[in-house]
Amino acid sequence: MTDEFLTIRQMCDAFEVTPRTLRFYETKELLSPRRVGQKRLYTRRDRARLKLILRGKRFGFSLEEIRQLLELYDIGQGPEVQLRTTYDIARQRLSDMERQRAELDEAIRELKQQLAWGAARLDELERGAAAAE
Amino acid sequence: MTDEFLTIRQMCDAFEVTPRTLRFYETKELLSPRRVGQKRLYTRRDRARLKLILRGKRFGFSLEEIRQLLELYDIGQGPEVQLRTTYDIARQRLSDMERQRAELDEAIRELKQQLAWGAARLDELERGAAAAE
DNA sequence: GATGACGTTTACGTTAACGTAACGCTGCGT
DNA sequence: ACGCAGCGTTACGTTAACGTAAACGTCATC
Repeated sequence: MTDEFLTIRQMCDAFEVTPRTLRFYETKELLSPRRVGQKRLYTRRDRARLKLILRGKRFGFSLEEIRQLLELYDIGQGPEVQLRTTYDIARQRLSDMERQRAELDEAIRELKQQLAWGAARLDELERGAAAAE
Repeated sequence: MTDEFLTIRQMCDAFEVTPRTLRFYETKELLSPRRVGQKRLYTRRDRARLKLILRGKRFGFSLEEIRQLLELYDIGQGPEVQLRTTYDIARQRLSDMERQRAELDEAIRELKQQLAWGAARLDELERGAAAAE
């Protein structure tokens, strides 16, 4: 159960990513699965990291930012200034996201107005057509 | 006042874009300024289009989508099925944006939780340090 | 022992929206 | 006449995150 090691395919199925993606992350030093012969074997640690990676992506972090954060998580075993740094980066990211959200909201509002206008015109056309019959 | 024609530089200053951008839009058939000799001259129509283009970008439309919409605006002088099409595309876009916003909200919530956790740990560290003195 | 299924590496391709560089023409102020 | 500013075209560079293809090794099976 929850096998100690997963093959690349099992990882892919579990996290809905492609093998290419996992190998790519490896070249970016985001993952470093054990090697048995040529095969990659992903440990519990790799799974935890991948989970963090994917969450980071949802947060809008770049892979490079994620790499730095993971590095901090590792090195910062002994909770030191690293945690503070990670924390600050994350707060920065949060404010970026909130700004993004505000812009998106604004765009949505504008677009809705446009749509209302369009709907009114379409409505007029329908009435016109109905009246013409 | 509001000169009939604008040079490329005036356009750039007015809309905060670079010359490269305007020429790029031209190759993408989003704009088609008059030519006097070699120089480009932008008319009121071009300005209106650029305004729509930039708004479209804020909405998250791709340039290609914007091109199609502009085409519809043009051809659809006589309000026909075109308006309906434009309307539908825009509604589709709106739903995309709302989905996007939902995801962003979710990510923000998660990140905030993480931050709360981080803040708690930092707090612990401070207390520990204070107690140790 | 041939056929697949799955794994590996290496390397080039992709997409969007421009940036940047190279090179040429042209008008204008001195 | 000189030099520079500003416009023009053409074409290659950029960034991110993989996709895709080539070319090969290795089991397991038919």
